[in-house]
Amino acid sequence: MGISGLLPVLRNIIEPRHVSKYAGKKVAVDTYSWLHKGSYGCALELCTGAPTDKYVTYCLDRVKMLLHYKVIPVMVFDGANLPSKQGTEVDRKLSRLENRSKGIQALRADNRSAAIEYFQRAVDVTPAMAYKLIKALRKLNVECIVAPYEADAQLAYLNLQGYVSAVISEDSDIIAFGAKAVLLKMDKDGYGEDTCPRYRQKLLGACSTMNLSGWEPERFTQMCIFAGCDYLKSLPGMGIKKAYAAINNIGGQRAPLDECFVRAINKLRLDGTLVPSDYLKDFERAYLTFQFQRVFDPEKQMLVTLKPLPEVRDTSFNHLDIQAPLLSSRQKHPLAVLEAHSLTLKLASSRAH
DNA sequence: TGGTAATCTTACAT
DNA sequence: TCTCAAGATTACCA
Repeated sequence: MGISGLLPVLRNIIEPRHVSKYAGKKVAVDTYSWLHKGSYGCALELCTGAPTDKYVTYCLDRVKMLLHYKVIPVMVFDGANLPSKQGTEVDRKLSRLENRSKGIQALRADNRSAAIEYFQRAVDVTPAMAYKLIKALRKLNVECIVAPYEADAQLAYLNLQGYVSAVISEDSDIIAFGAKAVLLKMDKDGYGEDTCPRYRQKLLGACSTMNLSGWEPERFTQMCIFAGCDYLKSLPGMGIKKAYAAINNIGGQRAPLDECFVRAINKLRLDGTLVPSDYLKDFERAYLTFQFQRVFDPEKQMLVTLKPLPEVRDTSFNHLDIQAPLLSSRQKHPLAVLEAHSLTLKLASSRAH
């Protein structure tokens, strides 16, 4: 889903770019999107259980294209699901099952083209498929990294640490996570859209309605959450523009739930926006997920957080005792919030290797 | 009219 | 043992 309305707003500052710009450098790939695209060409086989490796071939062709241009791919895979996202996945799973059974019916009625159409709506990328690709990639000596949780956070970390020069992705979430150089919508020939050229600075001149000059990255992330993201549905009537306006009126504080932020929420409520009672708590959890999600550091060979954790005594979090009862005094450390909603690290760790 | 919400089309590859 | 759709177009609302 990504961030609602973000890419159209950024369109003015996105430039066409060929991947050969990164020749001689490492580039991280959001592999799921490639697997997903590659699945469409073999939807019938995947849904009927017939053997196929077309999706592997699809991904390998793209990897070979990168290698042709001397770009060194680092293939990143999703790991465990974040429990906070499980709500929507149930609906999607039901929809896929429904389309699959319709496809089987069409197949029995000898309507092959209709069956394929249904199956294309039913295809699902499974960990088994990802593993099959990983084995093929290892034969080519291509580096693979399985994220503890979401690939987006992992990709952003690799980019922020300088482990890779850019990220190839289809998802605007990667920008909210803070990645510095992103090549969006790259086609099979290596052409894509680059958000690298100092998008925050250029945005101020490119778009008269949104001026992000002087914005801390944290505030940009907050705007993205406000506009509606995978972790938190936006308030009714709230889109990217109103999110910008709401955040822009807040002072330059870094903390998600400082007094200024709470005041902005209260103002929205006074203006007639329906703000659920636990919106602040949910907003904070979304913010912490963007900032401190667990990722794997390939150099240290250990799990770390995307951004360094603030000190427990950081005064910017002190107000949480009052504004967000979610945090008990024993759980004041931001990470405690995430851990409470996460699967066991044991699982994440075993998947990272 | 601007902005948001809902709906439709494409994706792959031959 | 089986992971995420996204962009463009149109419709609706204050």
